[in-house]
Amino acid sequence: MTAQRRIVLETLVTRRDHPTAEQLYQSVAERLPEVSRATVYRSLDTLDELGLLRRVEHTGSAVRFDGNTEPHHHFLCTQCGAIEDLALESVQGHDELVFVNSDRRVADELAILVRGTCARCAKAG
Amino acid sequence: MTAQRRIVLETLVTRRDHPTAEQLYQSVAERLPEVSRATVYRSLDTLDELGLLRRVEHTGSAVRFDGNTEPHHHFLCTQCGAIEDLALESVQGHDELVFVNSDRRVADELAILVRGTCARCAKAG
DNA sequence: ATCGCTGCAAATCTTTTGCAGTAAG
DNA sequence: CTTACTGCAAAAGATTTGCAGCGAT
Repeated sequence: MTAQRRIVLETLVTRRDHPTAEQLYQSVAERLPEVSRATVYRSLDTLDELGLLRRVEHTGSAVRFDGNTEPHHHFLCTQCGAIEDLALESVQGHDELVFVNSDRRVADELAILVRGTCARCAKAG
Repeated sequence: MTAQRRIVLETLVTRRDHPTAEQLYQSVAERLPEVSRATVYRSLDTLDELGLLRRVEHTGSAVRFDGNTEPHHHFLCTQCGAIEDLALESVQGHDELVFVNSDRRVADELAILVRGTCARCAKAG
């Protein structure tokens, strides 16, 4: 765990907006001016393999990162692209979901993504 | 609905492997040798707006497209990246999910993504 | 001396855009 | 004629990689 990796992780955990690698690079560069994008990308890979962060499932140009390692779901605002964490209780019945497999597939995880309009956009629109 | 758009859509609907724009371009080019990538990308945008296809939520480099407009969920193989459609019944309890909103968010859709190992990879590994 | 990690720069991959030509109403 | 759509080429955006140097075993 080098200084670079530690600061990338600290920066990510502090933020709750699921930033892109580029946004993290900008934040990290404030504390570590010499850091390179390559290092941020490589750190994110390493931290992901260690299970210290998650890549958030979504469709868009840049991957979004999440420093919250507790089990939770996600809300994606289709207006502004914001991603918000959802506590498990926010999706009632999620713990009774059962994957019925007709094939030989092995299921490791059921992820729930709620798409809609975030509070800020709902107020604005 | 031009020939290009029709063939892009037909090609997508025929395939069940949730191809990328590049893969679709390759397939479309077999029937329409003059077609350009730009046209494929623009056709996919248009067809998406018309609700004739879906972009599949996932984390990866290239966006994956789905010509199945029936409601369904997805299975993502974390080994090989394959995406498979899941009939609604494959996820028992999905119809009893309730989004409990503590904020002013508006939820439009709950998507379920099952991550795991596909039959082919399970057999191989 | 070795090994892993870094910064830099270049390369690669994916997607978007400006532009001019063409087809259809 | 006007408008929408296309192909081409270039641009833009996101991510990865080759390489040389450095720091800690």
